[in-house]
Amino acid sequence: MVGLGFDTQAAPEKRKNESIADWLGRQIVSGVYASGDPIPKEMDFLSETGISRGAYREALRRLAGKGMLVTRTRSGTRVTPRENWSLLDPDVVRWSFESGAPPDWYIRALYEMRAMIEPPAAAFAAERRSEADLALFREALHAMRYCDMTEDSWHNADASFHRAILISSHNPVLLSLQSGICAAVAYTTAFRYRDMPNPHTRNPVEEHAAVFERIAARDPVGARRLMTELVDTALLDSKGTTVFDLGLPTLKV
Amino acid sequence: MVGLGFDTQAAPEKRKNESIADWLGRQIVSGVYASGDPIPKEMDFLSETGISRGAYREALRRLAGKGMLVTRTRSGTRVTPRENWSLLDPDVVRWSFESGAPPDWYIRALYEMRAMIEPPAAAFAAERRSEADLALFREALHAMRYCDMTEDSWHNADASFHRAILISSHNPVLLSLQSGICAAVAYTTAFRYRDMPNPHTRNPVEEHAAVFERIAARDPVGARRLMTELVDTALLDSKGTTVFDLGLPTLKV
DNA sequence: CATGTTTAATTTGTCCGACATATTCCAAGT
DNA sequence: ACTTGGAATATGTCGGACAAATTAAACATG
Repeated sequence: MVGLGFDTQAAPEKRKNESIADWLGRQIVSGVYASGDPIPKEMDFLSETGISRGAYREALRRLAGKGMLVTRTRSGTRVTPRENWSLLDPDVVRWSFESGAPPDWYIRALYEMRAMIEPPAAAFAAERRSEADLALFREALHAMRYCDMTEDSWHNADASFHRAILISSHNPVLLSLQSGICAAVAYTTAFRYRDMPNPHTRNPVEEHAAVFERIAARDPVGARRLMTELVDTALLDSKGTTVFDLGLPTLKV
Repeated sequence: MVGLGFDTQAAPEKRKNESIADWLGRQIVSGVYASGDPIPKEMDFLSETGISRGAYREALRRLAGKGMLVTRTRSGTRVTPRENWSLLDPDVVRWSFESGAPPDWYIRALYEMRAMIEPPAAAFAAERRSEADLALFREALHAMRYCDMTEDSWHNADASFHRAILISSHNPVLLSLQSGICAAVAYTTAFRYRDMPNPHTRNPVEEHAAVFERIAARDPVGARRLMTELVDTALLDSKGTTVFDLGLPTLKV
């Protein structure tokens, strides 16, 4: 037997069922277990790792809750096709980006989602934002202005700005996608600047500030237009680091 | 003790841990356990229902996988704020609509999501659809044309049409939102026509066919425009059955 | 009285062993 | 070829025990 590769000592602070779910989730998103494949049988996992059936089963339930696994008595537990997962689940996004370079199709799809969602979200934000919402923007913009793009704090501020857009839209479904989308924003930009620092890309804080200014002015049309430009710029910036063929779809309106 | 209200005989086909997760998920989305509330302790559930701790714990892990619960040793298991759930999760959508009338804010938010997502998805579909994709549309349109709107089959066909849009967009993230969005489409329209049949609403199959025609013609701009009209019409139709104040946000481009 | 420390109580976390249940596989039997 | 009936195998459920973590209470100390 080749061994499953689960390091039982990796995260001593977490509960075991959580660590196992984390490990197995990574294995699945990174393709070690493909769609339709059976994952380790409970007794096999027990004998390989010495961890009890119960802890392993609880881990499997966590992934079943995300729609990634189906279990059938006697035939075992299998990975479901990817369209059953929720690819914007914060854990799935994290697993995808923390297990090495995510595939291009995934980064591209995330950008397309941002291009679909963020401009109308900015329009809603312009109509519904409260004064408290505006404070979120100001704080994020301040941090973006006075941090360097090579620092983590800049990327956190960038994520906070985009989170502020979704929060200010006051759409609860959009809010529930917030953690996933912001994780996607954070990882895509961090991935871009960390692995391929391009001295020519400048701090886009002024473009962000322009969106904020239209939201503060309660101008949905302007906010939508500037947000569209912002996402398009991010897409263009990423051109050098990934093999997108960007000729295809434009979401310009 | 008032009793938890879990009927241990309700679904003999399903495994117990699944039935419990289903029941508790319903309780949570319907507000019996509000955000931050503790759910029944493991030993309490055991003494109330006679079901073992293990089965109950596995059910809790399913909901934890959806981000709806957090557990801490000694302080118990609590419901997380709604922005941590994924409100487009197929189970969450189902629970929301099967437990009586969902709140207006939820239906409204789902319509807004459709208005954001479906027009650009139709544009992508126009650029990327395959011949096999077109067959999905034709089948759905045929059923919509020859079924009555009072039948379930019509609503299934309607959902299939919208599913075809998302499939044809060939964006994997969008595809992963498919089950949730289509469930939302199905339930919002079914909810509308079943609970408030309006003799004046006619079969919108021709509007659907017009979108299909633009997708088949590889015309992203036209597909987007007609899809926008389609979603706006659905929103308008629902005006009478819910208390939306539709004056607010428009997503017209 | 305020405050930090030790002790106890409570709830979830893990483990084990046993048996139940569902499904698949296979071997007879017709 | 088809059915039927068991054997094998994997997951599902159960009960009980103990571990670990966190909170709450009791206590000591300044």
